[in-house]
Amino acid sequence: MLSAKMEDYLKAIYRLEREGEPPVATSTIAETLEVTPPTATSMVEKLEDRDLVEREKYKGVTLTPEGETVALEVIRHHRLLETFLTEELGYDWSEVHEEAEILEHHISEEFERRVAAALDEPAVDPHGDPIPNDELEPIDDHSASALADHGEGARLEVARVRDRDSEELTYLDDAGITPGTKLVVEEVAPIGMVTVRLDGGETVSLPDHIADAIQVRTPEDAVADGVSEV
Amino acid sequence: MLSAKMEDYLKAIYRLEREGEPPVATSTIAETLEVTPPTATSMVEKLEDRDLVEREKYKGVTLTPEGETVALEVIRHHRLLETFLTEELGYDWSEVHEEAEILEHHISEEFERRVAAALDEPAVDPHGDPIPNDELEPIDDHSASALADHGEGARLEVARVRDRDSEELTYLDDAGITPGTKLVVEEVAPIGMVTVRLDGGETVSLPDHIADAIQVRTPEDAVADGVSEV
DNA sequence: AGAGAGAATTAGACGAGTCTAATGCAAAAG
DNA sequence: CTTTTGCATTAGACTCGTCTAATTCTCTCT
Ligand SMILES: [Mn+2]
Ligand SMILES: [Mn+2]
Ligand SMILES: [Mn+2]
Ligand SMILES: [Mn+2]
Repeated sequence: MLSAKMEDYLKAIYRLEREGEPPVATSTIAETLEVTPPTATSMVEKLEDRDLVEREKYKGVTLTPEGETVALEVIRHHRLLETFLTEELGYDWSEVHEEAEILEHHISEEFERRVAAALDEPAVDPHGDPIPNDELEPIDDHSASALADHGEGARLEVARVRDRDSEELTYLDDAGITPGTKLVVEEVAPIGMVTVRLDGGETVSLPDHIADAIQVRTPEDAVADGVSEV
Repeated sequence: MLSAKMEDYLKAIYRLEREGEPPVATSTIAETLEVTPPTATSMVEKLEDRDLVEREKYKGVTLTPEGETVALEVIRHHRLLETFLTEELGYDWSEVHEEAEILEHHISEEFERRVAAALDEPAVDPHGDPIPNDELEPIDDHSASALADHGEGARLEVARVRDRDSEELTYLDDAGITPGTKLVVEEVAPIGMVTVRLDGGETVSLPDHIADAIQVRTPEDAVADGVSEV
């Protein structure tokens, strides 16, 4: 059996592998999980003993297929829970993350199945992130780009908004920026800010670190990917 | 912050206080939680340090008011979860206990409130056990008696069926014995078995240890207590 | 009152997960 | 090709929850 902690490490490594170039450095894991580097070292050693990661000393780690499956399992739990809390219990979009971060480690497979059924086997969570399927097949995280990477005039649709500070999420939600929102880049200011115009005509200005967290795709991509049911 | 383990100890002490005469002996706690006596000793010492139990060395422990409040809090979580899993996720009556036993320690107060609201602030769980209210006021556990304590001819209503082995629960459920079932004691056999006749006319025979787990009340009591909405 | 039985506690250990302080390695800079 | 610098790892410690073995207490029985 894996502990909740081990699951969190695996999930973090999964995410970090996709954000940068594998292998994932110990210090990066430590930072993500808010522990000291020696703590991360001793944890990745345990993970290695269980063949959940491959490790090159002084370099970093990569998930093995088994490790990736565990990560996908936890991510499936997390995203199903976020969806459930939002859709069935009326949680605000910004409140669900913390709750899911804990419960993901404690629900049974039975609970997972029943929640998935109750939600009609959803493909994406309320942030717009894809939910791994029952078989835990690899998911495509990459059919979207950061809002920050587009120039003035770009016509885009919000694919998802990354998990972060809940005040930020609430702010964006209130401003009308949620998965599915269509917008046009109005101005890319040289001071590290981008202004977008929403469908309804309102404009919203966002500092770069926020624009980085907003994943978008062009309407054509959306059609090609068949993810329009968001 | 209290650990899941501490919560389980407090819940166990709460239950044992009502089953026998306080103070609750260390060995009883150890048995209930399936740990060795020294483990229970060291845990109750910690609980004492935090003023959650009062302890007389070599005698046993009693919950302090704070300890009782924690126990009621955990019991509220447990019973709300059992109700929720049964009513909203379609769990079978016999499957919910294990899941609730874990989740009770990990849901937030927000989750508790929202589940209670979704269920319309239920007063009893699917076993027929009372759910402590939001204020965690003491609950009356004792307005029912064991089926085993009644003689032939007694006309009774099942108040609740105690948490136990899930095969037993399934068996009783299939036999038609659930909270609210009306029955008459048909025969009390000298070999440690009691036979009851249900409303529909079917008879069911039960060994004493099962008849002990079934709490009943006379129809008059039911009216007096106003608990008929089970 | 004294002895013995039975229960509770103390002693000492261990794994998990974490920390701080000390040390070691490797890649970049000279 | 050597030095520096910055991670990574090792060493050693601590808490939590648990165990086994040894000891001590309490209560009942003679
Ligand atoms: Mn988590
Ligand atoms: Mn699962
Ligand atoms: Mn529990
Ligand atoms: Mn609560």
